[in-house]
Amino acid sequence: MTAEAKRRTQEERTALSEQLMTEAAVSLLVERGIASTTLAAIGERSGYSRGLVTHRFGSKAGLLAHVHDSVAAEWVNRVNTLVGRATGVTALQRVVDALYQFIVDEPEELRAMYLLRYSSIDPGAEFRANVAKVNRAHVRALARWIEEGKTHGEILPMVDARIAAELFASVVDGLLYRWAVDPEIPVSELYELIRAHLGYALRVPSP
Amino acid sequence: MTAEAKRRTQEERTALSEQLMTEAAVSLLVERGIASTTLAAIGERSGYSRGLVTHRFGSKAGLLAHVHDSVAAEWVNRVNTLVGRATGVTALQRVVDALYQFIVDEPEELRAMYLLRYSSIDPGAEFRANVAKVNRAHVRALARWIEEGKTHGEILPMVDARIAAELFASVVDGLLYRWAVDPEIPVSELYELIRAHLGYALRVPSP
DNA sequence: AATAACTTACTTGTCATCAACAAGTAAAAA
DNA sequence: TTTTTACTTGTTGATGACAAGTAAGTTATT
Repeated sequence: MTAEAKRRTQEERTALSEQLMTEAAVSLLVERGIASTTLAAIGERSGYSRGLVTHRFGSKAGLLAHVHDSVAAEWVNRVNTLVGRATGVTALQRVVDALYQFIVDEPEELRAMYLLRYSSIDPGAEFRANVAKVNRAHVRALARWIEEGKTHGEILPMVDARIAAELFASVVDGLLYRWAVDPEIPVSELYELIRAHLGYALRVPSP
Repeated sequence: MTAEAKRRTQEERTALSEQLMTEAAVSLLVERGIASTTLAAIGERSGYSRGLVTHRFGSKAGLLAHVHDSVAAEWVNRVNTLVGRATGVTALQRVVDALYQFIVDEPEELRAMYLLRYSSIDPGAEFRANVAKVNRAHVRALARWIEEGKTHGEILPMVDARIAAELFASVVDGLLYRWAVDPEIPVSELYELIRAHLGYALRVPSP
């Protein structure tokens, strides 16, 4: 730290530097990608030395895991807030809405998270476990909402909640992959289509 | 090359070494991932020196692009063979079948290709253009099959071929992502579900 | 047909970059 | 004052890139 070195407690200092480094990492990841983002650049962009990132997070993988988990936590928050106490098809549609809103509000963070999510299929990615954990939690939540829809009689009884949840998660992940490769794809139309299909595919036909 | 240096033309030599290096790259990518796969390891596993890969492909990115394009070409072949002259829902279902067969027949190649496909969203990935090109070609082919289904009266007229094709491609990519992260997911059930949904979602209801 | 001249396939030497880690300094807490 | 913590600086090994070299294959000349 240079210049205006305000008087801070150690706790405040670590929290601040951690946040600044995470933000710097997100912007660098989006600008340059994972391989070209150096620890030195992150440290320096956030106003510290080239060595602090390693010191704090242990390794590049440690930092990437932290970045992933931070954004994933925000994503979970957004979903939970928007879904609230809804269940069944409504809950799933709200998930779609939350995602769309996330794309609009924080494209950088979302892009950084998906950069990490997708690169986590690399056997050498040490933060693989973090991603897999988040994925499992998502599917569990989705399956629960579907089960609730079944008990309320809204969703067809023959629907296998686990399989349907897995497919829904796949659609979302696939769509975000294609958005990440080509941001010009008609995202809003695709989300509309998914919302509509959720109704047709899962709901008990009204008499 | 050592030992049994058979008498070969230069053309044969380059073709052979290129193939051996590509195969070595696929196996190393699947074993260790992109970052941990060194050019030296590829050269040596294929029986050459540490320097040949760079010499032949120019750079690591050049090699990765070549590997991607090789597997992508095989994928396109498989799809075209299986789809044949089919159109509409049948064609799309055959695509699903081709993919499932690819997973069963050549999981390593498919995994390597998807490793590269997904890591291509990284802004630093120089083979991004290769992946984007293949993606666009896929969507074009899918949209064409859907359009043909519409003209034959099999597929609902209100279906937007471009959007539906994009969504179908997303589903496939998303599913493969989840398979890559967790090979234990119920792939065959999911493919069945997709096959079935293609019928419900696109086809004109029979009278 | 033989050999010389050239071109191409492949190898080895070297450098710059970067992640990792060790050792140091300064600021805060005890 | 002593100890702990936040952060910086020095150094090393690994690796991608490239330059320079060697040997094998091809073409031209006689």
